[in-house]
Amino acid sequence: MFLLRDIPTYQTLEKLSRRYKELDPSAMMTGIALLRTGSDMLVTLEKFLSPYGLSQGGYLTLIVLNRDPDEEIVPSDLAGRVGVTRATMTGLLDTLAKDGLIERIPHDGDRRQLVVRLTQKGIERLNEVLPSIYRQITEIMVGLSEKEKEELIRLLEKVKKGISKE
Amino acid sequence: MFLLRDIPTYQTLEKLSRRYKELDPSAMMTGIALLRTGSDMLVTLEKFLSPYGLSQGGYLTLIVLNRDPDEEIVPSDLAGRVGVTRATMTGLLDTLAKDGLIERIPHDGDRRQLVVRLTQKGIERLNEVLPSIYRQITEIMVGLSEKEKEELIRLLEKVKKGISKE
DNA sequence: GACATATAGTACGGAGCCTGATAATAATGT
DNA sequence: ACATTATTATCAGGCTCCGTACTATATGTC
Repeated sequence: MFLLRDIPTYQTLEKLSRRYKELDPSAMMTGIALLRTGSDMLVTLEKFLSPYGLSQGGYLTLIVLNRDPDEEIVPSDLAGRVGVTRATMTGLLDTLAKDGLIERIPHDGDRRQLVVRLTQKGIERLNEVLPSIYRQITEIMVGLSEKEKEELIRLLEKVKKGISKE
Repeated sequence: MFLLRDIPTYQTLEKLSRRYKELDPSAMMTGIALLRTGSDMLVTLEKFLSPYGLSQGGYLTLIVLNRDPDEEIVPSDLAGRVGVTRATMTGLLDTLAKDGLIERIPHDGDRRQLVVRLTQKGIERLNEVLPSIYRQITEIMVGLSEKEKEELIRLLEKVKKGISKE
């Protein structure tokens, strides 16, 4: 969950905006639509992951490892790319290693570090899961023309600019 | 976190799409942009909530209660509107009650149910927090014209249609 | 070399949310 | 009237993630 299931109508927002001068109804409506759509999309995608019994973080970790199999990736690096803390990455790697999907091997040169590598089993797991995820995303976007997809990305970039400005 | 921090480039996606036929690069790119933007927005907004020490679910609960203060709202109702299970709502209400932001009063007519009400302190808390949230959302969307906001909502609706079709 | 400082991975405890089970109460069927 | 079924709130236990604190190792400075 990252937004109300029961979202307000434009009328409700307008009424509220009289009470809170800071509330811009059209900005609010847009923000809510964005969060709601993202949330719904995520929930749908997660349904395709859960049967295999790994968390979102676990899969994201595998996906990053899969991007360039020859690159030597260490846990802190992985944490940064996935977007979790190092402590969390330790836990994720514990789970993945327990399931035999990755392995930790010593780093030569820096004995504090480890190198994380996908196992054959990890690669196979990804090959089982990714196609259905990709198919699902394709399906979700099927109603939008190429032009509309571009336009959507452009508008989202504008929103993002407003966020990072902070 | 609900998406990689380190998102792939279009080139990477195109390369991947040769390995996975199910992957449509432009659909994927759009989906990633949507999730990434939503995630960033949420993280930013949460920064404004944390100083007061309540969770997202806690605030969403207060916000729903604030929508129509005269309506009698029971926990299971609240759970549905916020988008959590009833069990989770029990926990949220525990926390909120402990902080004195809401109160549970017996329901007359059905002794299984409770009526949840914002306390004065709960109302004050919302009045402290909401303006900065609203201001932040306004700020985020400031780069988009009214027309662009409408277009963004329209495109998000299209995406949503693709999701619910599932 | 000796020392301070920074960095890597990890252990531990806590928060938030979930699923599944439970007891109390209400609604329904016969 | 009474048994069955449904619904309410709650509890117990589990999972994922975070923040903090710790140990081992590396790096910089005198």
